[in-house]
Amino acid sequence: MPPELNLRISPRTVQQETVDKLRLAILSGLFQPGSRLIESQLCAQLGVSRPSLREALRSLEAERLIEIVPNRGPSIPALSWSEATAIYEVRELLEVEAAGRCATRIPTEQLHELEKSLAAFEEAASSNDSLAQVMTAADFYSIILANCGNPILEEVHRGLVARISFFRGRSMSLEGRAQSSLAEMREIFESIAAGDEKAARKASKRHLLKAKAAAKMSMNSES
Amino acid sequence: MPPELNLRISPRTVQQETVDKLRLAILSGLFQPGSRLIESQLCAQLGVSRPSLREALRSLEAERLIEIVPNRGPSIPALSWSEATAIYEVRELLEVEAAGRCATRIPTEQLHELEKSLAAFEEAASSNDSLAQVMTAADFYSIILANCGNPILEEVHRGLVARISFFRGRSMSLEGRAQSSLAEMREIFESIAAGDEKAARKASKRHLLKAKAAAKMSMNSES
DNA sequence: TCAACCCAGATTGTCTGACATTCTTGCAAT
DNA sequence: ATTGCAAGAATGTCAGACAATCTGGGTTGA
Repeated sequence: MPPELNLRISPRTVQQETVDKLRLAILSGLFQPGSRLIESQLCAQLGVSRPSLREALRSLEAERLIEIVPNRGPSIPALSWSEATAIYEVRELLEVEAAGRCATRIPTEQLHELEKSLAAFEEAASSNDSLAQVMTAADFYSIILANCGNPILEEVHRGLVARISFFRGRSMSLEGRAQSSLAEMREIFESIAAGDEKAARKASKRHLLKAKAAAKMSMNSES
Repeated sequence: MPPELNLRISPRTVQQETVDKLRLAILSGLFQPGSRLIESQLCAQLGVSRPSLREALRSLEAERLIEIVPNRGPSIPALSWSEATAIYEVRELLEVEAAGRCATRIPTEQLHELEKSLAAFEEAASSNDSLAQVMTAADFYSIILANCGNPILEEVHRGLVARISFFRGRSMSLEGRAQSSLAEMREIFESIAAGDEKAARKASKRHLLKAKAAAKMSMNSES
């Protein structure tokens, strides 16, 4: 038996469920940026005790999905554009690297998965469900990151993407953004499928720069 | 009064103190990798209640400084070499970028700070206090990361460096490692001082590759 | 009228105590 | 030597409590 295989069964604890539920709620945009979260309300809604909830909130705070100010409690951070820019820049660094590595090492089986997720995004792109678009696009990138050969790269990337989910949702609803996004992602896929590392990096970079520009545009037009 | 200045005074809470104390203890190597932490013991040592301690542990878990397995409780993760390699690779990505950016934008005042921290490391390098060496070297990098113009880059980097503090301590005690580290860091400093972005990237990359090699050597020789 | 002040309610920070569940460990039995 | 079991230890979770702090609205004074 390979020793690195983790056979431990982990019973899901209340705290884990709580974190997952809250994270999902936040990423789905259930809470407005800047809005405060009331412990007692969350306890009632989630059906957990205050200590358990507070542990969950500390986890989310460390993930930067919420902010906790002493004596004011937790709230959803309102990301400024400069912060979002910083995140996009680091994301670019990571994603470009991941796409490049992925091109030379992804197994064919996973390549098929990648193709499937691209198809799923194509389907979502033709609809108007921007949440589905964001989710399927995230799947596409998850597969790339999962096959770049570096789990830390994947982990850090996931954390960063989560923090800009708000912007992703808004920019995806821009007129025509989903379609051009699809074209860019297909380019990335083709490069990876061809095993062309340089092309994969280029395509990935191009995609991210456009996504960033779209996010900025959606921000300026609305805020 | 500049509106972006954060004037909120944050009273230090028990939970924050607890996190800070525990983090410092972990980074100083007070606990053996793989060893388990007992809540009741920590409560007694830190003088805090179990709920407060558990909140602190959740924060540290999210930072990946400890692991918490359900029904087994918290423990110090024993990093495998492959995980450490993955961290070093991402660190390289971030640090090289930061050094490059830093070269073109660091203010002269901060450049002096960088020089001072280099001197501090030089002092530590001539001693045998490997903990001081790790600390002063970390300061040196902190200044670079703080002046790269991207706070997210800094944040992510800090998280990663913390997780390999164990390796850093051990590799720094290798014969001659501190001295060659000093030479490499001086090279980085000179490049940044000259405003030479490309040289800064090269020097930074060289330094990190050597640090990684040293870490690997220290691992093979001992474990 | 408007600003400063102050108070009641709401909310958070923290602790104590409790109990069921699960893990660990040492001993007994096969 | 391996298995099985029981006692003790440790964790997961909750309920309740209370002080410190924040918030919003009304009152007072200029």
